Amino acid sequence: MAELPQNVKGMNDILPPEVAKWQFVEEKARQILDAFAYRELRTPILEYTPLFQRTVGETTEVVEKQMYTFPDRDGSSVSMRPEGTASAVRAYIARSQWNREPVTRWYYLGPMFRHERAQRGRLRQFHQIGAEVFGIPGPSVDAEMIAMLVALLLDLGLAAVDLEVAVNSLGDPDERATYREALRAYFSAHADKLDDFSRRRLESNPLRILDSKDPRVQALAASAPILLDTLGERSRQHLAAVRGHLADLGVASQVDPRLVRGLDYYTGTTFEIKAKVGGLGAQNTLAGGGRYDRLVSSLGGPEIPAIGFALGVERVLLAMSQPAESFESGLTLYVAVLGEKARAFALPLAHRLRLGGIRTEIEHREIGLKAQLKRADALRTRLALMIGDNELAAGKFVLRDLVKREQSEVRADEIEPRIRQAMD
RNA sequence: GUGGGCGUAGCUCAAUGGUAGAGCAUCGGACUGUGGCUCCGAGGGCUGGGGGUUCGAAACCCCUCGCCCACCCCA
Repeated sequence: MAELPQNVKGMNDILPPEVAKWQFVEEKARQILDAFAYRELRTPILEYTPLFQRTVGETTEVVEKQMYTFPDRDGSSVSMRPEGTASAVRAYIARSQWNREPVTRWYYLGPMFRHERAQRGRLRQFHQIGAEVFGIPGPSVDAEMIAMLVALLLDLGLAAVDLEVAVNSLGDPDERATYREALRAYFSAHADKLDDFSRRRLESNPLRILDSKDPRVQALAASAPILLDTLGERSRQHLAAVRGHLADLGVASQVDPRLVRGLDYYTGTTFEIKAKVGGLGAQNTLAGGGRYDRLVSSLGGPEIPAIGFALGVERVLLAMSQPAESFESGLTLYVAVLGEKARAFALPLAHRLRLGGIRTEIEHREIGLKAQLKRADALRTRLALMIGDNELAAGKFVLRDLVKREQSEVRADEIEPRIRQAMD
């Protein structure tokens, strides 16, 4: 066993029954994103490391300890993308996209990589469906995006009562800086009650102390200064407007003042959608996102506001109660073959049917008819066409409906129309 | 990075120191060319790997590899 090849830890194969469920999710996502006027963007999985350092943030957990970073053959440092927004913004700037259209809506879908300890709902290669909107500053697009996410999750079969929509505002960079100092002052005064983790965060990222699960720190955080209180009128109105629009769209939201996203580029609105269903384990955040109004300019582009989200595909899959098998459809036709002469006749016949779009399996092995029909059952096939010496001699073939348990004899030229008839 | 749990047939799991088993799945037969049910049968295991204790280890001890769960982090 030990010498068998193994897959890299936290990176899994996804096999056929499960893949059908993936395809269902991807298809629904594409449908709804398409309906909301998004277009697909595809970017490389590898980027130069500084891109992530400058966007996600030098001091964030993701960049500090979780990236797959290695030297390229020319010595430059490259990293496997830990998230999708950085690449989208890079592409946006590289193409001067703002000169092509005033508003850009992009979505992407694919694998992301973070070197974390794997657990339920958290893998080292995981998959996100994400979207970005560039060029709209107003709160209505924030609400639109959140409502779209909720619609997608409902479309996938999740129940509204199981979803929690949390929103918050991080304010503009100035407000955030002011708040950061207020927090630092507050927690510094109570430094003796902080755990080691939080104490280190004092300097680098005091906002993250609010997220601590340490009971003493939580108690402390409960009476810490609240970001919303230090926000200016503009930010507060923006958040209120987002919630108002959400209500208009039929989405109930809660303000979570401690919703501090772990990526540095966020400004203003942040949001998170959690699912309260079994099967998810401790990682119950299905999607998260927010505004990053300063990111485009900080990477050398013009001042373009933007907002985005990412949805964790694996987590959505876990939250969906339907088994993977239920997303797989059976075959239409199984061609049972008895003998080499029959096979020589059946092969081109099956070929034609397949090219005509009829999902067909043909038996290539020398096995009995009984075994072939069992195989047809296992493949959840609708019809079986039986071809043996008798049929060849008579020029008539047995077409059996495996669901109705009825069969009839058909001439060669009747086969395809009869199959199409049965498919309706 | 820290802590805990678990590795026995393809899958889910029994066997607590004394001959490695069951269910499901697979294959075959009953039914020599007609499926899902039933009955009968078969194949399949260096019990993750290595070392130790013992007359004897799947079990006890050590090491190692792997998986899982949680902390943390986040999708």
